[in-house]
Amino acid sequence: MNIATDTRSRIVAAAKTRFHSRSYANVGIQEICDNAGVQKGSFYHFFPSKRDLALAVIDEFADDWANGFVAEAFDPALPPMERIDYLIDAAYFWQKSIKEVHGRMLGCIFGNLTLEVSTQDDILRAKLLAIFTRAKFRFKDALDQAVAEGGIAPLDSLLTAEAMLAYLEGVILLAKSQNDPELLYRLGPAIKTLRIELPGT
Amino acid sequence: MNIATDTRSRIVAAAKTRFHSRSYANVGIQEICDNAGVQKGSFYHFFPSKRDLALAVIDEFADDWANGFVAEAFDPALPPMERIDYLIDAAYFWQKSIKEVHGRMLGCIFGNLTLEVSTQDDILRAKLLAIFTRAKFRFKDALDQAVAEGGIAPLDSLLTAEAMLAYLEGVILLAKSQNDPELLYRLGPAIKTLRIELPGT
DNA sequence: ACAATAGTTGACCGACCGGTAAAATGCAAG
DNA sequence: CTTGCATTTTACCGGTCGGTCAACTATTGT
Repeated sequence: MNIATDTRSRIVAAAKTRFHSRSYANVGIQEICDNAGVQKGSFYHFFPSKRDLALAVIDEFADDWANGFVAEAFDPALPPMERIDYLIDAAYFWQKSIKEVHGRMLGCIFGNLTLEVSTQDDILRAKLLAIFTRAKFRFKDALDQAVAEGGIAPLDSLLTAEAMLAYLEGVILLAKSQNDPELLYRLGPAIKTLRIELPGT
Repeated sequence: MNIATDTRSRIVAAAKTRFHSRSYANVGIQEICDNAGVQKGSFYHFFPSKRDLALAVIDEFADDWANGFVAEAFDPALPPMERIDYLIDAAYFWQKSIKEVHGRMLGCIFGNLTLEVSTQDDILRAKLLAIFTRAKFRFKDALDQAVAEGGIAPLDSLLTAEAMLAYLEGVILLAKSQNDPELLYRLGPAIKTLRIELPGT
């Protein structure tokens, strides 16, 4: 691996944990550089601005999810509605392990950033929206397949998928306000009770 | 009204709109003072720290809600499940009017602050948690009454109330990521489909 | 009338903010 | 061995951050 690439990835790695555990505005570039063992001038060799770092951080988190929990949860081999259960479980165990290590429930980085920056930076907002849109279609695919297999009654799968994603984000938000991942365990399974009917019905 | 009280309330008023439309960390005390027509030294006569200003802002927003939309929505004269519809409607129209005036969906100040500060400031987190807890019990009361009247089947009203609150916050979060209050209109009504059964059943 | 108190002013603090510029390196191709 | 580019280092920029302080002015109770 290239040395340059390594420096860049150390910067992103340091930024990931800090943006996740605190916030975007509260973490300075100097602090990130110190932790990554990198000089500030070097930082600006790889990133034109702090926002570009945030974009890279979002990308890496999205990749982590897509190749980790989400890939396992939305495994086509699983019965479709079980995938949703699996995802809730994954979110629960992830937040729980973070709290065990870090002492705090950090919540969802995408949700955190959305509420912090989306009124101030349309580029970051667009990036986060794209992440949510992709997640929404994961839910939709599962719902469509469940309907096709007769596991659940027909419904507006796209809107219901969006509702489920919203519910997940909301539960994580509330859990963060309580600093208690157990709320995910208690409230999570109810995600499957959400239903939005088809327009015609 | 006292002059001093007026200065204080001008500070809080300026802070309210700014914290809501941007974020806590991104709004400086100097800016708030400039907008309120107050000297910084005067600010620190009324507030020991920025955090104490945030506490006052949260209190005022909570009062606004409690005496405005929420009071109307959770009117005991209304059929219980209609109160929940009413609250969703109120949230929708509120966000919509903010966007019309401000050009942006600002979302829920409590949710915004929760995700931004709750890992960094336990006092603010506790304050926000208290707001959410109060809101939760509004939902619970409506659900309990609906069950008592036979409008809905028995359920775990406290957990379902929490799920509903989470859903509302999640929908607002997603709507903010899209800068589009209409999402509240499309997803909001599904809040009544959420159900968490009683432990025994 | 006077003292005490509440409120206001404006200058100031060290620390940090995101970002820049230029010189110094490491390194690889010709 | 040299040229050229990528990377790194170091010092620096103006501006802002939250917060402090002492002096000053109103207001209020006695």
